[in-house]
Amino acid sequence: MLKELADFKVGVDNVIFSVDGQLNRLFVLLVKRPKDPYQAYWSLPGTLVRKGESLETAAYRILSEKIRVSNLYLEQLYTFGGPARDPRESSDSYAVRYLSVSYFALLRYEDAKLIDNHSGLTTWYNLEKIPELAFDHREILNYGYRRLRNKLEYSPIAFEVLPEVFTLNDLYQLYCTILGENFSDYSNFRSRLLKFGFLADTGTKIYKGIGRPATLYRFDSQAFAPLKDRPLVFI
Amino acid sequence: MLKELADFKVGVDNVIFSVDGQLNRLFVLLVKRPKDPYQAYWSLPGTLVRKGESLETAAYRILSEKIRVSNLYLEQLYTFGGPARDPRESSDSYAVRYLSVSYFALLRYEDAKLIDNHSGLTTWYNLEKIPELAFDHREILNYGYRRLRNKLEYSPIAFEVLPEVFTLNDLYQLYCTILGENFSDYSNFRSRLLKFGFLADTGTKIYKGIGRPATLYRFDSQAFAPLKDRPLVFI
DNA sequence: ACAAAAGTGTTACCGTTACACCCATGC
DNA sequence: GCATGGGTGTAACGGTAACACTTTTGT
Repeated sequence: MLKELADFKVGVDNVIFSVDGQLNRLFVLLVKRPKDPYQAYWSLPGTLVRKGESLETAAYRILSEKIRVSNLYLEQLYTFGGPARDPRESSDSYAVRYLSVSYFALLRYEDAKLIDNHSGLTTWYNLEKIPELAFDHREILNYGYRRLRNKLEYSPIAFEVLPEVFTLNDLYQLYCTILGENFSDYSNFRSRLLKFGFLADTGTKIYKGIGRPATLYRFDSQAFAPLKDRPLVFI
Repeated sequence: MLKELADFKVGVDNVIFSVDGQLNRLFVLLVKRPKDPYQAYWSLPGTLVRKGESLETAAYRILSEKIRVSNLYLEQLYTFGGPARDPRESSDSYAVRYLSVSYFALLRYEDAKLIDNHSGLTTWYNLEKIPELAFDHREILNYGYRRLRNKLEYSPIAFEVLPEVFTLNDLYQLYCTILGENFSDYSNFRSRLLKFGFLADTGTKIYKGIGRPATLYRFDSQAFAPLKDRPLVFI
């Protein structure tokens, strides 16, 4: 029996979530495949890794080809690498294998501008209404969605997604949209977050028409440092 | 500028932890590299993925080449794939790239038998006394150790590592060894675990010499099912 | 009887939950 | 004045932490 090593091309597939805090919608970015395999199917935006390019660089490259955005969070998700996950691998198992390293990203819908959305080949899909996807992308998406919710509860990723200054309501809306309404009472969420001490009052207030003006806060990474690695819960 | 795709060989590196509940020791399995690069350095046991082989299969293959053990937990950790992480990649960046998909495994020291430990090229190293490692393996190890502690707190992985029936003390020792003494009072740990309701009293008791005999429990996956995906905490 | 190991119980404390309530603004 | 959105306060509840205590065994 031969023990030959497999040869791989490595792809990076991104699960890019965008949160619309205003209208409480959670989207994922899908692209329509222009060619076989899975021609005309929707899929996660992906690319193959080039010579001299790191995995993360490749992930950022796809993202920046599709979206212009200032604040985002991105991390590696999982690596899917079974043989025959890509039909391009011929069944005699002597062809090149395609391995997919997936990443997940989070950004705000209102801050993101789609590049080339005239063609309609790149679209935000509501998470509730995902069509059938190419390859094992549905599985990757599910995995990413689970990770997103976990990360939000236990890590300060929200502050990498929000702009420099933000209101506690902006933050709350972000959480609501992802974790679902009533994940926590607003007033309790508020006091918990403020008690941590890493949200600095900027002194300025923002007036958005009717109603009391909201205080603008800034994430103070100095003050957050000691809490790093400890089990935070933003419930 | 050329946009040529990189060609990869894919390696799997395992961070294999073993817990010695009796003597409160936590080990990681290291192997001495027989050849360049990093000849004679200690490293995580790894292998390159063969044709027709899945990543997970490769991970189990290395493991079973080194250890005979009945119960273990294994999961994918992270994929390290920057260019030049392996010196075999020549600097002109036109050579084959080496990507490492890492896995972490947990098993019990007392249940594991090392295969071929005469040569001394495969050894359990105490986590406190890790030597300099080859490649980026120190980084992988640190990552694995963090994951191990998290998993133990939030997932029922302990029950995949313990034998079919076990005492609450076996379980407690496992937790103590990994999370550190005083991670929780024994009596509190005990009542929390029993309250969950997924530990079934087998009715039998085990007599280990002096002292009151211990009740043997079995993990009841039926009873655990409804708790799945919910945020458990075994603190 | 005593030491060792297993198992039970109790209490003070602290954080969460679910509200009700007060404040500042535009119309 | 009143609707609207922002912000504060509080009291009941439930779980945790720390520790003392009881039970069952071997010698």
